[in-house]
Amino acid sequence: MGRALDQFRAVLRERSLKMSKVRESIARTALSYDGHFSVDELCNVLQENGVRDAHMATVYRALPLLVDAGLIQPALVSKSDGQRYEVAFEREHHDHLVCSGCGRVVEYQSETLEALQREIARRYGFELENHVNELRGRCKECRRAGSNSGHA
Amino acid sequence: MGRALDQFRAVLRERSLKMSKVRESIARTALSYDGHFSVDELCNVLQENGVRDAHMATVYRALPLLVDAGLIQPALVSKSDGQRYEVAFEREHHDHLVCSGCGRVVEYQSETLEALQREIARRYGFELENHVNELRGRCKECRRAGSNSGHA
DNA sequence: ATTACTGCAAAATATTTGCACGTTG
DNA sequence: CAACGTGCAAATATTTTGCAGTAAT
Repeated sequence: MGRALDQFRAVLRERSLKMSKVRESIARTALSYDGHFSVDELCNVLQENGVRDAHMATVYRALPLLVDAGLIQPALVSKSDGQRYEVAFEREHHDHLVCSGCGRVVEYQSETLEALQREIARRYGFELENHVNELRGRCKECRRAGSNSGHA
Repeated sequence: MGRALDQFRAVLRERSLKMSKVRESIARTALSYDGHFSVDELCNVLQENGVRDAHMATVYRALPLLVDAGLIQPALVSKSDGQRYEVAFEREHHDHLVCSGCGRVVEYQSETLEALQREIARRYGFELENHVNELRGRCKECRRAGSNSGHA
């Protein structure tokens, strides 16, 4: 956590921006998440803790900075509502497998997949910067249940 | 084009919905696209042709039907503005490679990648339904130009 | 005839921005 | 103290919805 905040501070300094109480709260709260979160959820948690914390607008302004500092990253594409984020700091890269029945999200890593993606990019003369890879399917339980709504 | 409309009609019949002039215009216009398009762009084209065509709300109502009929599919995740679509009817599946410099979009196909994704899903007990796979990088020209803005 | 479709305007949702005041370096 | 950050409200942008009249089967 300390190292993450240092990294955040470094990015801010680099751009002549300032580290404020509010920004630190936002960073800490974001980093405290285990799974992914929406802007709204993050705001609510901030409210619940010290009521005198971050407005939505402020959070929206801070999130790109946290992303640039590598503390968090955008996640979960197949959600109609707003963008979701997840902690990225000192975490291995991973992609998501989402159950279309119950919504369960499974993270997976595959070096083979990563390598293949780099190879495909290279084949087209691109230098890969990042990628979005989200698999959508039905998990075992939902298939067994057979319903359309999922087992949860 | 005829076959595509037939397929659309079939889906409509299946759900006791009707094929209207407007819906047909929307379908034809969508199918006429070579690359991808936004809802707004599609509406504008409809306007430019027979002015008496599809309102935005109507287009929004029609698009999911076109998707279900397999005529079009959602595309291009890394676009902050609205959802984009592309023709899917009688077209091989493909994914996108997007240049972060100039925005150029390259389509690619990789059976190896498809197979690997199915395999990963299977490993977690999921039956793969679909996936989002978008690679983001810098194309050769943009790297040569060295700028941040792209070569276009 | 019956049921669905369309345009319109208004609502809902998600995100951004201008501004006056407070905080940080 | 100069520059940046914050809350707030208002603006944007995108998509959805209710309704009253029109069109399709």
